[in-house]
Amino acid sequence: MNATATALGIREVSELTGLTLDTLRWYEREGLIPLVKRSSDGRRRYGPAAVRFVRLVQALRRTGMPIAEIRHFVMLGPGTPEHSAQRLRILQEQEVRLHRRRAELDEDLRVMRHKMADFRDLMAHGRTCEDDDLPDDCGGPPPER
Amino acid sequence: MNATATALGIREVSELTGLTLDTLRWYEREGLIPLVKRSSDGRRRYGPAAVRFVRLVQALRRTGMPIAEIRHFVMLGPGTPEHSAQRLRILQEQEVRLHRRRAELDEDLRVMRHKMADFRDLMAHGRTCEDDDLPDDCGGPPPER
DNA sequence: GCTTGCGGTGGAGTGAACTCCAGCGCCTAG
DNA sequence: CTAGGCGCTGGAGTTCACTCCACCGCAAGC
Repeated sequence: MNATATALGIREVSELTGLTLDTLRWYEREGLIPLVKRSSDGRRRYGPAAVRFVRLVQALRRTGMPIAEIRHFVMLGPGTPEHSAQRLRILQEQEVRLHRRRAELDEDLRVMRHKMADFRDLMAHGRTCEDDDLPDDCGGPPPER
Repeated sequence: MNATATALGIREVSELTGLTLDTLRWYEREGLIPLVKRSSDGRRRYGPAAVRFVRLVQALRRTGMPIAEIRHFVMLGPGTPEHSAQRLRILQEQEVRLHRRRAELDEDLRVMRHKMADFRDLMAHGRTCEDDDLPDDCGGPPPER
């Protein structure tokens, strides 16, 4: 029942999330992380809710939401039901973006695997680079065009 | 059966990949895309191999490889078997990074879904879990109301 | 006491990746 | 012929998200 017992210092949150101390402080200044309390001597204390909030912000950032939008999301606050509905909508949109990003990632994986197969082939046999029928060369230092 | 038939202009490549005209030109200047030919009047022509190369570069970028590293990769060229081996190694490392990123994405999805559930709950009942009206702690026993 | 370490603040600085632009040429349509 | 459209170039400018810094205070250890 004790807040102090479960509250973390900024360093701990940093280690927990991988965000740097500077970034955590900067996010807070930018209004991305409310809920952070201060100890008597002015140091930040992150309770469970604050830590969860940091993680949410991190999730939004990593899925490509810009700072300004996150701020907007945060500013809506826990106020009215409409605000909650709007926040929910924003998260849903972000989830869509996340799925798109994952699809991209899968496509990128496909492309990279294809290229890797090319290299294996190239190393096994002396086959030309990668083209099926082109007079193109494949990469390499600019031979002075 | 000729390059002209299958070669694309910069605009087409732009539309195909989603990269802007400026970005394509800039990538080329930075040495990320060799293989691009020029038509008689100096315009860029992207043959199939060049287009594939653009896609590869895009895959590397999207999976977080910085420009400088991509350039290094490209500069290795199709030369010796060791170079091919090194290129292959780089791609393998990038594949690892891609998988890590995807794991992050999945974690982010989990976090966002959790938060969305909170909002739905908040809208259904008046129960708030994550916001600043709470003294702290919401991980423990649900506050009956 | 002093010093060491962690943390806080405001503001300046950085690096990466584009993005924009002025001025030019080529080609085609009218 | 002129006008419009696309593309080229080199270089400057912008954006974003941090990151660094100097300087301050508190608290503990020696």
